[in-house]
Amino acid sequence: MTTTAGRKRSFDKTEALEKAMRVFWDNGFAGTSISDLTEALGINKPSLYAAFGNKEALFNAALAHYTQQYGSPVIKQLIEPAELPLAQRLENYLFAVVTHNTSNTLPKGCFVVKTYCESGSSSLPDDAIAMLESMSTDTEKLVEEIFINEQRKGHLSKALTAKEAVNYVLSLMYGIAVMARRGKSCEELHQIAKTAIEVLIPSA
Amino acid sequence: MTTTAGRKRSFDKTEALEKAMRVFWDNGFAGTSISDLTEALGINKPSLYAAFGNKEALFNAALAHYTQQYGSPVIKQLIEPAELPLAQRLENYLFAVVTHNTSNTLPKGCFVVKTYCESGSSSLPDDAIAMLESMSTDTEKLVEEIFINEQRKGHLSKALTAKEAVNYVLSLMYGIAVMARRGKSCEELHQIAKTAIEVLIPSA
DNA sequence: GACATTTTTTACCGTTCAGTACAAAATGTC
DNA sequence: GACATTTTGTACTGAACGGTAAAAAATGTC
Repeated sequence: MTTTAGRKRSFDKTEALEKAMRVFWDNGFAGTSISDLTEALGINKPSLYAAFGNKEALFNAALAHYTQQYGSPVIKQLIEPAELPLAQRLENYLFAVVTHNTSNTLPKGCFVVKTYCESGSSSLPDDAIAMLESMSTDTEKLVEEIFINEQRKGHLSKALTAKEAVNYVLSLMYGIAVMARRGKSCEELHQIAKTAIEVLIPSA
Repeated sequence: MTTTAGRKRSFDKTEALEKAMRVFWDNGFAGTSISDLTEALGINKPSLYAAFGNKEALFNAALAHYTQQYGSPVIKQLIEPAELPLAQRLENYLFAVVTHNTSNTLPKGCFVVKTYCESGSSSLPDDAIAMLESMSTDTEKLVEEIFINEQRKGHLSKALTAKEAVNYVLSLMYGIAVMARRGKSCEELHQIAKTAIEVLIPSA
């Protein structure tokens, strides 16, 4: 690809996407206006539309950016390092969830949970909901496979099925996100995570 | 109070409030327009404004109606009947949460959780957030007292403090609400509740 | 430097927003 | 039935909404 002529974009597209993500995360899709976005991004409306399409497309891009930038590293804690026992990885994972949800440099809570709560709304684009759902089911399947494996090895309580364990962990994560949104402290949420893990691991 | 003159209101105010609550519950505060409301309520704008003030006031009223009509009966399961063991009341409570969150005649999930997730938004009225927070802390204190009492009697695990147990149950409830919003089945959520209780009760 | 190309700026479009003025209709009081 | 009172229906307000047309400014190619 050779360089083409034309005026250069005066802003960094990825930085702009990060800023847009935070605005949507704070205010939701319906609660965010184009003016809110152009103000936060420091650009004009035609620049925003040229770079991202429209409000729906920008929201979808922000959601994808979120999962890639913030969601994936958290999930990874459940998988790696593979040599760690499941109990330790579970703790790392839930602690990473807590840390992410109570960050001082990001909006409180979880953008995905926030968007799930906004779903059902007539205003939220269908694309976003579909993306959300496919990402979630992918994660669920991944975690379920891990749990099935660990259960075979006796590292996961057999009092429940792998799928039930997934649902339990998932709802814990969602609950922590809402608690964080309510302003609960990092320490309080850590304790919730610790309490939750005790159900799953036989030894502890 | 004597009867006064004047044309009679053509709609039932409580029924209208119930309908408004459902619209807000579905679409959120920012996602609901006055036209959405007048359409759902089958009344005109001046009638709506005369009866409820404005959009913010109607939202606050809807939230109060929700907690009184739907929230309180669920919480009550944790307190009554007092002769039931805590384990049983906890199960009744969490099952009531699940049933409420998956009702076929109401929007999925929990209106309070939905509103918490919308909080932080610039559009959501401060009054609503304050009401939400005072209601929540009241409930928390109530449940904490119950837990302290039960813990003394040995009916609650001493592996955690009463406050920690409250936070755990609360986040479970929130998590179930988000799962319900995602469309998870009543049965799946029941299983989550069962799993969660096992941490709290020593005998089980 | 002429030219094609892209972004920026300004100004604007039609629509929808929350909220209201005003008159007609309906009710109870006397 | 005259009158005060309340609700209703219609029509409207200014502001904000999402989105865009068009020209100016900036860049690379030749």
